[in-house]
Amino acid sequence: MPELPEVESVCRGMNAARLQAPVEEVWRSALPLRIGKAWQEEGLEALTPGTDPGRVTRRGKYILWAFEGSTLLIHLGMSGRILICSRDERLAPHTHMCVTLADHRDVRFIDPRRFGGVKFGRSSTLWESPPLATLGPEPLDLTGEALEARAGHSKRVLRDVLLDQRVLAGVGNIYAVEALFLAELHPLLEASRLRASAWARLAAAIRSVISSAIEHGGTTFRDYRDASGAKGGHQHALWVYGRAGEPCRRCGTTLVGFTHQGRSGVFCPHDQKRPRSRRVV
DNA sequence: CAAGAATCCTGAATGC
DNA sequence: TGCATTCAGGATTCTT
Repeated sequence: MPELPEVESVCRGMNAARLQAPVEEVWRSALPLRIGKAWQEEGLEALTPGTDPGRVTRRGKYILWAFEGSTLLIHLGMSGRILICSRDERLAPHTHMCVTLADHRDVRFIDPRRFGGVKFGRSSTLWESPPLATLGPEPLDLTGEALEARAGHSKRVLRDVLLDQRVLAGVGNIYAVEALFLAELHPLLEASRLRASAWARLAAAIRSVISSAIEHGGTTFRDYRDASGAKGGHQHALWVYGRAGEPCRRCGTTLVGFTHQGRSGVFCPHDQKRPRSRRVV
């Protein structure tokens, strides 16, 4: 489940691989990818041989690979992965895109569940339309004020608000659940009940958990691997995610699992109480 | 407009 | 052991 720290690790790996040789060939499987079905301004065939690749950057969970005024946008979805290998390497099952460079290396997009997607378009217009245009702020420089401005009136529960990419870009279920634990806020608390101090605490917790996970190279729960095939290390640093029924690392209380909106979550009933008062400080 | 529900996938984990 | 069932979840589209 690649979220921001995993996507960041993939981007760093792609840049470290020094992908500088011009494009020789681009291939795309015929199978549909889920994300970006509506993105059809310019097909991948517009990425023509001879084009020079540029740097790889990131916005939220989207990978942006620059090519002379155009950008290849990649979303890893649930099970997506980038593989850099020799062009002679056999195509792994579920390979959906392959960019062959003149130095005989391939950059491949592999995605068994096909929840990810790729799109190629002019860099100038890419930012003006969804999904990039509607993304919320980046978590690393998030403030409590920004969070409150975007979600302070919402009747949704905190966990769901943090998953909304328009509120905040790049956070998924793992880091939403972890950040709420660090901020000592109940995941099923209604967002509109929080006061400014609680929003500030939550923003700080998000910055903290995201930067820590980046330092660990992301979290590998099941599928995730970086561009060199390595697992992340943050799964060993998780406080609550995936630990329902186990003791809280801070207080020893048995952690409680829940399902809301079809998404699982975990919290500590001692450290993340549901307050009785109307406003949560 | 906001919020919830349904949708799409396959591999891993679980159940019998 | 083997087969069938359940689960996991991001973004988009549809419905209320």
